[in-house]
Amino acid sequence: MPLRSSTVENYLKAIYKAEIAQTDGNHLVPMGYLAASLEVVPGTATTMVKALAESGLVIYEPYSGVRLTTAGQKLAALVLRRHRLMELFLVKVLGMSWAEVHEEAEHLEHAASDRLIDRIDDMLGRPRVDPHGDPIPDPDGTVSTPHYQTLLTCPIETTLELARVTDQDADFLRFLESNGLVPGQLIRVEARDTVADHVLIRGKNERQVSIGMRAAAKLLVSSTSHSP
Amino acid sequence: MPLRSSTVENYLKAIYKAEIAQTDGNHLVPMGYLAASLEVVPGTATTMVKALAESGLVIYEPYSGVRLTTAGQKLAALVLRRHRLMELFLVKVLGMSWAEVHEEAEHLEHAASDRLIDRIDDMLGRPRVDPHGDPIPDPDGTVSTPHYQTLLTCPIETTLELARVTDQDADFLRFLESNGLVPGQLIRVEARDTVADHVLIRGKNERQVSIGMRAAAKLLVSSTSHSP
DNA sequence: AAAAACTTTTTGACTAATCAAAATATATTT
DNA sequence: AAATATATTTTGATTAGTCAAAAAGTTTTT
Repeated sequence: MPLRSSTVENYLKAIYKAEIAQTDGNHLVPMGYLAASLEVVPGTATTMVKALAESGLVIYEPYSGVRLTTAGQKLAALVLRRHRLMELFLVKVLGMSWAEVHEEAEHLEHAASDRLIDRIDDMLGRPRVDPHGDPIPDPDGTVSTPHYQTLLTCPIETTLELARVTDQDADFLRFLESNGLVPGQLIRVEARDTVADHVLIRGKNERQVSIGMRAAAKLLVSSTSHSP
Repeated sequence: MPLRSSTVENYLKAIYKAEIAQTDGNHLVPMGYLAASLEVVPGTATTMVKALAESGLVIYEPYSGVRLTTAGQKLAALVLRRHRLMELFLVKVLGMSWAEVHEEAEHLEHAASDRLIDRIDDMLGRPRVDPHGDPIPDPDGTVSTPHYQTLLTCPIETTLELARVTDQDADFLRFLESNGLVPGQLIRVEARDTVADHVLIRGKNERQVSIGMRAAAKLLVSSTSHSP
């Protein structure tokens, strides 16, 4: 019932992310998926989602799933805005590591006022992406999400810019960082072998890095011509 | 029962502050006082304090009041540390106003990790006081609270340094700021009249400010010789 | 199309934190 | 020392959020 609690914000955020992660056309998030991503039992998610539906933040279809209303989308985007601006701020201004800011922002996103967030936005020069390349929503909830290719789908032997990393796991991020695989870097896929579950990357520092396909799917690239 | 919730932190903080504000020797905080400062009904405070006593954070004497144990004191001091470093950070680094940071820090103090707080501490050069002149506890919970005089008890016609303001009300702080009455400034009490409830202050910018005794009691001063 | 497997919902119970109001203590008057 | 006033504690109820496990619905397999 309380329209702005950490819990409500986390549910909206989880539904928002799930909707985007949805590959298929049907954009209803199943309860089981939502419950798993919030680490609660399915029954809890059902109860909560019904309350969110009462408040007009989501549309709930029993036995099918849930999706955000326009109001819910806006709220979710604003939570992501707070989260991502906070992450970038922690990295840029406080010099914290790429890998550790997600956890910190996970808490701060619920405590920071809009006034503080706007000031941070100002100080950072109205950035469009956070340290992981995730887009930062506008104050009105608008987000522009360019559709990048992953290292699984991009052309081979072509120099591309690493644009975004869609996994916040600290150990994974530290691994990437230690291999120069951070957003903005130019990279090239030299080989890809589905059977061997293997992608070979050449960074612009000429270092070779070999990763699995699961990991490769989390690295998004854009053609370098976009930002000369 | 949860040893680190916002609620527990706020109770400990309130008891801590009440103990310090205590003028008389008996340092037991009455339930009514605690309940009022936390804006809950007395029964709620009683229930909560009994739970805190179970956890060993306070000593509860029925019908008399409550006081912190050593463990409770340390936790309370660490909350104040987070609060005050955050306030100073918001003012110094984000350029927020003296008047608005208290409310913001009231939320952030529960969300910021020790790692973040230490980094802020570092960045600010291990400051000893916050923007209101309140002392910042050490990471181990130690606080050195110099005992200042107030504008009610300080010598008249003597130039002194405004050291601390013990009221966080935004309007009050804005009033002080607009009259140059911020910590660090040199001021002089030119007249004090108990009957008229009136204190006349001369700031170093030669501006005269007249305030009531209630307000004067919130302004703490130190002799200028201490910081030449 | 029945059986089995899986997912979702419901039900009942629990914890943290709170309030309203009755009951009880303590303090202050008279 | 009673009577009155004030402060504190207790009791019963409420809200937010959660879990465990039973019940019901949906899908998949056979």
